[in-house]
Amino acid sequence: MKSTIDEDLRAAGHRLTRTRRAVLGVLERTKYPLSASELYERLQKNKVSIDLVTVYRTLTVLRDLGVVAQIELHKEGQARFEIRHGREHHHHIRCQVCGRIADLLLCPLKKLTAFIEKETQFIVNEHTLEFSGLCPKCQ
Amino acid sequence: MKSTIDEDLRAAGHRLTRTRRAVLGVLERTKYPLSASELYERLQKNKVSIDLVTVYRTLTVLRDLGVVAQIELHKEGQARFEIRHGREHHHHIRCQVCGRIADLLLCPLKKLTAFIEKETQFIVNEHTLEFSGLCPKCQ
DNA sequence: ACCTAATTGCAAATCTCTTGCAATTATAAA
DNA sequence: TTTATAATTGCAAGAGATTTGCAATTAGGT
Repeated sequence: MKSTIDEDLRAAGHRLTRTRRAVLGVLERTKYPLSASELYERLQKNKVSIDLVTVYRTLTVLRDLGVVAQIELHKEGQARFEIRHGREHHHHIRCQVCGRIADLLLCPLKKLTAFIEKETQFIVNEHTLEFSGLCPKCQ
Repeated sequence: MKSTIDEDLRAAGHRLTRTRRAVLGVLERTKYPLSASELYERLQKNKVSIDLVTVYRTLTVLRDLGVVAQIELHKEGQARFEIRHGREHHHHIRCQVCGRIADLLLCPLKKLTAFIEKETQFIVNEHTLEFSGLCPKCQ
């Protein structure tokens, strides 16, 4: 997986540096999408000293290459990122009380996208579909 | 419609002031969701002098009452608001080039929501479903 | 080893949104 | 209509997320 990411980076004139490896490592070890500052905190806990700005820049590069997905959950006011490489396209649900995020390994939108393109004459490139509610513990 | 909004506000111990009427007026006249700063600009053009902070506070009150809906489009980094009163629940698509926003008068998620509740044991309270792509002019 | 371009850190700026506080205003009871 | 009370507003300041400028460092190819 990292080998493919390396190739993707190189193909775009970028490098897979120690820093980027560390960022990717944290993302790979986490089972839910992380915000830049959460990622930064985890790097610090791992004794990896990387500036928050570098985290942002790294995430931008990886996102533009399609290596990570940028996710915006409802009313969060910050972006989250997760590894996309090798994972099925999916969505999320977040608990409005404790903030727990769970994956939803589904996407009902293939047919709908075609319909929308016909109706609106837009070309649909992306969609966000995120749910929020109460997790079992918080109900 | 404004009469109902008035009732909703009063029922919650709030008032439908001149200021709030002006905010609602702009939202009613606009056919797509506005950000706080866009709303503020439009008020200024209408010679209505309302502080941006008041716009934010007004939108918060109206949103919490369910009078307006808060919408977050992909990679925008800001919230948008539109009147909900009397409108069907719906979604949006935004052009990645020119930013034009169109309504999508549909929602395919009723059945899916029930499915998600069964699968995850969450109670689903909200969802965001937004599309982005290229509008006819920008393709 | 050398050159060039990519990467990083640090400081500072920007943008969106929130909070504190005092002044103003609406509403309802007296 | 006067008064008391709570809601509303503006202004200044703060907080959080993200971006930009710039100089120093580093990786990779030649």
